[in-house]
Amino acid sequence: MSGRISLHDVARAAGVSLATVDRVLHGRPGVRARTVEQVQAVVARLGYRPDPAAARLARKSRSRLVFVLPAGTNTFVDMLDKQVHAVAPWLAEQRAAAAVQRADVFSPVALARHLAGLRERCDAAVVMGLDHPLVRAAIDDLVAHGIVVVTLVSDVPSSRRSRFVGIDNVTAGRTAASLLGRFVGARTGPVGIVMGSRALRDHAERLFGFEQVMATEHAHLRVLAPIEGHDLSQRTEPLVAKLLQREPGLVGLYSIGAGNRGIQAALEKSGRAEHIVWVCHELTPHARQALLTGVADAVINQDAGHEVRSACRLALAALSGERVLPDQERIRIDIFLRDNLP
Amino acid sequence: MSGRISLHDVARAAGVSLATVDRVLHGRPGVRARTVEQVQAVVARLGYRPDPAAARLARKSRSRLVFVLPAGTNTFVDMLDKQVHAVAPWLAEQRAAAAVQRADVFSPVALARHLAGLRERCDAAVVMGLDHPLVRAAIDDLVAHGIVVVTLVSDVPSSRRSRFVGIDNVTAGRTAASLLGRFVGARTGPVGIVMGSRALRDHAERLFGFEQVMATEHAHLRVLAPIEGHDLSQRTEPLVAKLLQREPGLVGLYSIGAGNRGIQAALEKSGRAEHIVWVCHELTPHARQALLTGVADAVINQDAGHEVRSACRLALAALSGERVLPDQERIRIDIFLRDNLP
DNA sequence: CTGAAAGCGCTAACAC
DNA sequence: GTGTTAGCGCTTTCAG
Repeated sequence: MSGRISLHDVARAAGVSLATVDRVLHGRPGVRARTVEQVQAVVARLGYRPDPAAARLARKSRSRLVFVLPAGTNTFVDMLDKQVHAVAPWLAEQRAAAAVQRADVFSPVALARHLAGLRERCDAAVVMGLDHPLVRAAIDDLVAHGIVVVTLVSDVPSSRRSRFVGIDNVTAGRTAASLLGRFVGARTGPVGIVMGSRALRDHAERLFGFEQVMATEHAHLRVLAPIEGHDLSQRTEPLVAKLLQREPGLVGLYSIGAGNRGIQAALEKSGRAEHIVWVCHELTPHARQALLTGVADAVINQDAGHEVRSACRLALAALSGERVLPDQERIRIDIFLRDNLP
Repeated sequence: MSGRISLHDVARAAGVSLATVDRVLHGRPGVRARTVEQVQAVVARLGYRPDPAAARLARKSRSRLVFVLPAGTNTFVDMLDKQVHAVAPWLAEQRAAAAVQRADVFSPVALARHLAGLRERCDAAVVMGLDHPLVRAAIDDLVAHGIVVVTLVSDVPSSRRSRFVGIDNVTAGRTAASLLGRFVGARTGPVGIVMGSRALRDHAERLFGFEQVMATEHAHLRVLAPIEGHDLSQRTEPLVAKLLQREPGLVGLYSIGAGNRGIQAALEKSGRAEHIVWVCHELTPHARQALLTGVADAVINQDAGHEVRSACRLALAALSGERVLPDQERIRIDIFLRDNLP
């Protein structure tokens, strides 16, 4: 009986020892090319799948994961940071440990250098950063050194990273436009956009999706050129204040990135918060408050906890050749209104 | 070193053998009451946590899970059914197996009898059914016989079930009202409601949440008395057709349960689909189609895959005393508009 | 009532 | 290059 095929079965069928099969499976050196092929053939033929629990139990060393997150005072990033610490007990059970490092993500040079420093210091890196040739090269270099790289929140698609964990940002932008347009309703007027930077891939993608839907479905609303506030409240507040002054008929505002506290302040000080449909991202405590008071009309969210756990699972799976359930790892776009706050 | 405490450590500290500790941990008979207490004290003092991987590896027998789902032609239920089959490989790795049984969930007597038949035939039952004293008693009886019971989609809160897996249905109803109200915008007129049955707890809760928000936030819209269509398209279609005839000024429609194909047909045949904001539940292929063509304006969804996987994890965790991450098991309310369809 | 001992399927050190 | 072997932490017989 026993539908399951074990390492033992493979070893016997291939006429080699357990250790040799193990070496082949892990791509470790010290096996003749011919033997490698033979073993691989048997593995394929028998449909062997390693038992993750047994592997975990036998493994002595812990896998080291490093999360590289943006430095600075971004509430959402702090939430990610906290979630990394929160999974620690679970990771320990999986013979793994995670550390968080903060790096200047807005500078390609600094980020690339930071990544280079990770070589030999970890088994997997989870990186939230900008899509730039230097960064891409740094990621590819890590991968070439056998380090598993997972991108988080903002992808670097042309790199050799093994996975991306985050929402579909084009769709997120489309969703924002859809809600904003429908909430504005029959009124008409200009719509503003505030973003961190066009260099951030997630922001650029959201912008793209947003403009797409606005143009096709809410063409009567004039979309203004985006304002770039570098995700900092101190910078977004005066910019939005100026925008409000310049556009007295503003009916909607989409904030693509962070710096929402500044935007909220500007809206409130203008006394026009009620008449402007404001859609923003990430359900931070402030965004939640803004939703409750009616200043914000919808918040589009990605669940930091799910993202961190998913990144860990994917990194560990890549390290151990475990199976992943793609459905389970898809990060969904959450829409929050005042009435469905969790 | 070794921060982790093993069974071995507990056994030594308590001055007994591995087997005895194991018996105590699993509440198996054949241990003197005094010994039980001593061991439990040591377990508590040392903060011992069993290693789930090791347990899994050593276990010979498989845990049997049974899903009890409503009989009939409900697309969402079919999706749950499919998902149960989809987790089979994963369950096998966890030394478990799941079977699906369909029962007449609308009849308390039939459902209770069905549940009674599960005794001795499984280790855990995942039940989607109605909240009724008979059903509650049947669940409590299973629990008394050492079977883990998890409720799915619709809860039976006063029973001794170990967990509920599903969305917060009051919040779901509130969300529906919020979207419907905002989408209707400045227009005014009556709003209809179609539900399966008031006896279904999830439906009753959604209705409650919906009426709550409509009354407080969209008081200018008159909410009509709910129509009960027993979740069957054949029954909902004529009922909705009649409603449309009776209420020529209808501006919104909330369908709380299933039977959406009938509702869609009635809306389309009336030629007024464009002017009526329709919000429904569960992203089935038809609902998706309705969203794309604009007949439906929003779909509130619970992810069948997540629910099934969560139910499995919770049932297995309850069986083996494993830790659960509550955040990970919270089923979220998904909002789908045409522009964020996955 | 309690304990000793044989694995579960894999990894990793060490021997050949 | 390849094989042998000793565990990982738990469950489960089978003896006492």
